[in-house]
Amino acid sequence: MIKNDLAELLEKKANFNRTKAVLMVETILDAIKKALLAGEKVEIRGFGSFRVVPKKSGFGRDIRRNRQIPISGGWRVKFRPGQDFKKQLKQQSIEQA
Amino acid sequence: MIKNDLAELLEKKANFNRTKAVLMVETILDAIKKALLAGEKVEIRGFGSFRVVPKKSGFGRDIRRNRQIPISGGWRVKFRPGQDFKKQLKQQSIEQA
DNA sequence: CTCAGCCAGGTCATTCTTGATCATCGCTCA
DNA sequence: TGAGCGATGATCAAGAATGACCTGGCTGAG
Repeated sequence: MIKNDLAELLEKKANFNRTKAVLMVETILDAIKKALLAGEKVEIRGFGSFRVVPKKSGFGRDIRRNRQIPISGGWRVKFRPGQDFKKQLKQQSIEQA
Repeated sequence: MIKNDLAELLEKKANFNRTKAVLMVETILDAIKKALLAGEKVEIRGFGSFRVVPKKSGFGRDIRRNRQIPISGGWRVKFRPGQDFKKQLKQQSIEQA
């Protein structure tokens, strides 16, 4: 699924032009992005929650050079699916196991 | 940031009632959720991508009973921030380090 | 107000992380 | 719509970190 698919959904839900629908999608995603960049936690019941956690991880490795690479540090964005979401994911596993 | 915050954003972007704006947010998030449940990958350029990967994890542990608990397995939802997103996250780390 | 989500805590396996590169595909300009 | 552009994915390696299990209470979303 890509941005256009989401835009199509909005077209069906409301009377938007494709252009405007895309704008809506971008608005929401950008808003979420900005909130996360602000260090805020984004929590939507029934969907999931995004959390920004400090990256404590230490080392990576460059295979070709066979050298260790210090991880610059920064923030990590964790997405955690909601209860309902997780429940449905388990059903998926049953179907596709 | 919660659902209402996103709704406010949409109110400012278009001429929605709060109710309708909330519906838009839910529509998009639900669409993403459904796509993921369908096993689809959601990839939005400039934002990030969601991918559903099979969970191979094996054991958890109940501290109180001190017993091992077999993890049922299932699917895991991975969110990966886009390049731009990650770049900005690094700047955040500089500011808050 | 009500119910979902988070936290903590222990432990261990899975996973993520970095980096570089090619091929692919999302996205945008015409 | 079509073609081109630039971002994204997979990978290899190794080590460090997190997730998942449960429970119960508190906080916060709705």
